[in-house]
Amino acid sequence: MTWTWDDAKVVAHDFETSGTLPEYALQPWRKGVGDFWATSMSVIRHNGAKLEPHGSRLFPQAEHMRTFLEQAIAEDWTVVGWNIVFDISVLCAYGLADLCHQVKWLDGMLLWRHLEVEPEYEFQGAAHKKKSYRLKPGGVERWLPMMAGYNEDVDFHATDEESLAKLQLYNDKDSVCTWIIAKQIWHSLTPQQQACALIEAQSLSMIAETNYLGLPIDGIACSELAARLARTADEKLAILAPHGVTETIIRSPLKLAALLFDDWGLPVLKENTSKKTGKVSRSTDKEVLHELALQDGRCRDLRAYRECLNNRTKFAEGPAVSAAYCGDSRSHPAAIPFGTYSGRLTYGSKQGKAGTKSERPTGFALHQEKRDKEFRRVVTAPPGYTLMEFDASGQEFRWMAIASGDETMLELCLPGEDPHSFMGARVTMQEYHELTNKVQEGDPLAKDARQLGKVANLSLQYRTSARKLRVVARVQYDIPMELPEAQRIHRTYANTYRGVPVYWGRQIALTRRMGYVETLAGRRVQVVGNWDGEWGWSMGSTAINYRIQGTGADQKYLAMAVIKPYLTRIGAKFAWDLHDGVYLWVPDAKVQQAAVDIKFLLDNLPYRQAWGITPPIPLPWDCKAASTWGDLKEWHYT
DNA sequence: CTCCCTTGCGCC
DNA sequence: AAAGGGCGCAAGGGAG
Repeated sequence: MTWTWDDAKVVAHDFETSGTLPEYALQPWRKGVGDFWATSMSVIRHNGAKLEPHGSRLFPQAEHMRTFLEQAIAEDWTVVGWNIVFDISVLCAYGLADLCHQVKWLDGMLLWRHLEVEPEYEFQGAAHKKKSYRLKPGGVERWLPMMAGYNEDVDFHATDEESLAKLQLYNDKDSVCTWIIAKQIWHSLTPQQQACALIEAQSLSMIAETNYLGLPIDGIACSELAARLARTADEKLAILAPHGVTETIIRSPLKLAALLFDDWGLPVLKENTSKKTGKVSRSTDKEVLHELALQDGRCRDLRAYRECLNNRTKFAEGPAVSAAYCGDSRSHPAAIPFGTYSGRLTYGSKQGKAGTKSERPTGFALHQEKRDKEFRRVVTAPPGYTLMEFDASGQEFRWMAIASGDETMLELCLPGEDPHSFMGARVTMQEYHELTNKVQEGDPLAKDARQLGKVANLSLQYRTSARKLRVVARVQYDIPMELPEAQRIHRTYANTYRGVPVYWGRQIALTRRMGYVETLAGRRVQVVGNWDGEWGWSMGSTAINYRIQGTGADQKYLAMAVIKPYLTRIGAKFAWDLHDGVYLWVPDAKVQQAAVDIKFLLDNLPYRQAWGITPPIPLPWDCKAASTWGDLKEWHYT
């Protein structure tokens, strides 16, 4: 990276916004029908001596914004803001997305996260207070205490001249603070952290545009799904009602426990103890219901009934309700870059205070959407576009292979190998290549063996216990595993990938010494605290996990940055993210070519140039395409 | 009614 | 003693 902070070329930018209802101020997609607008725009430049407004104004129009963006591009400015994804989505609402993709952006809030993000530990009910990265109160008090307090007495929905003048002044002060704070933080970052922040910054305009555009929701698919789930729920209830089950009971863990353990007389298999109140409750979670179902078939129906009700609200009604609320038959889950401490994106689907009247259903739980076709079909591509997904094949397995240096893992990442069959063969004591052959022939027993290997590979990478493996196998995969077998698989894993437990120990020792963990790209998280205290285990897990998961996040930002110019050229758009997968809307006529070109770009990401390392194994991406999320099919390259 | 806590659970 | 990690959302329930 050759970018350096140049006072003359960094400008700060910020909007204040409003709407026909106060909450519409945060919903730029309502601009089209006149329910949202920018009340003031701030652009702050350094003139060599001091920071001053340059293009700040009340009620800015698209032409004013265009002038600003064109100058930013022509003069190679870097535009810095605080949570600037929002401000970019405002610009998108004014029809300026194409210019936004050409501007260099930077975000002070994200720089702060790079400087000192920390995990939030929770242990038996007690939790850290979540660190805030707000500009104020927060950043200003921390970095610019002499400026603190300017935010008193501001009316964001002002209409009279005096209040509007105040608002503009406030808007400019925000920008000034952002500029000064961002500069300080920038210079506190290591060169590697700076490089990561710059790569990530290149994705901000894509994230902003998709937040503005939203996801097209198929209302009919939603109602069909809701109806199907309602039917199944009714069927289950019909079976269970004679035994005293009602919807109120199934929705209440307390009431359900009374039914199961008092009325039906079933044994209590698991208890929850609140460390805050010390209260003990009898668990009714799906592990418990799975185990109880082995002695009382009604518990299988209970589990199915509860699942139906939950899924209907969350996945059938949720997308439809938000699309109706948003008014454009699109749902607007808000993508939040660096939303997790490990760097991955998170999504928010509500605005306003949760659980209160101010709560607004702007999106749905995109990251939790069930994998079944009939659920994922509710999300479609806009007319004229095809949905394409590119996902990093075996992402965490591959980064673990690289981070640990385990030779077996590394070999299994070479072309033609199948790690799950390999582990399945070890666990079932077969020969690896015999098993892969049988798997390819479709032999069901061989497939089961591979499945077992997959469970082991996916579950045991991060210090999962044999007990937990047993539960995962039984509840999630319906494999009737007992503890001795789980222990044997657990040992087999450690003997197969000997480098992995060594990596665990090495990471913990290194992190204890340094006080932080790094991804392979050099992005950091602070890990400080008492390693022998109640959070010690979690701190160790951060040391192990962050390097893998965080590197995956870096890889995704790098992927987005690399494909961005290509997407712009063919008129494709970033749609959403699922951690190891990037979802795109590609014009129908470009799909064929994009499948080839984008895969080539992704399979050849410039890791060395970007991060200074050369991965010792290939890091391939898989491609899928369809007109809805639920119908995605593997792309066949000829 | 709001606020806060707890339980349970979806995905990667 | 034992303990994968990372999230966000729905819902119940108690306090005030």
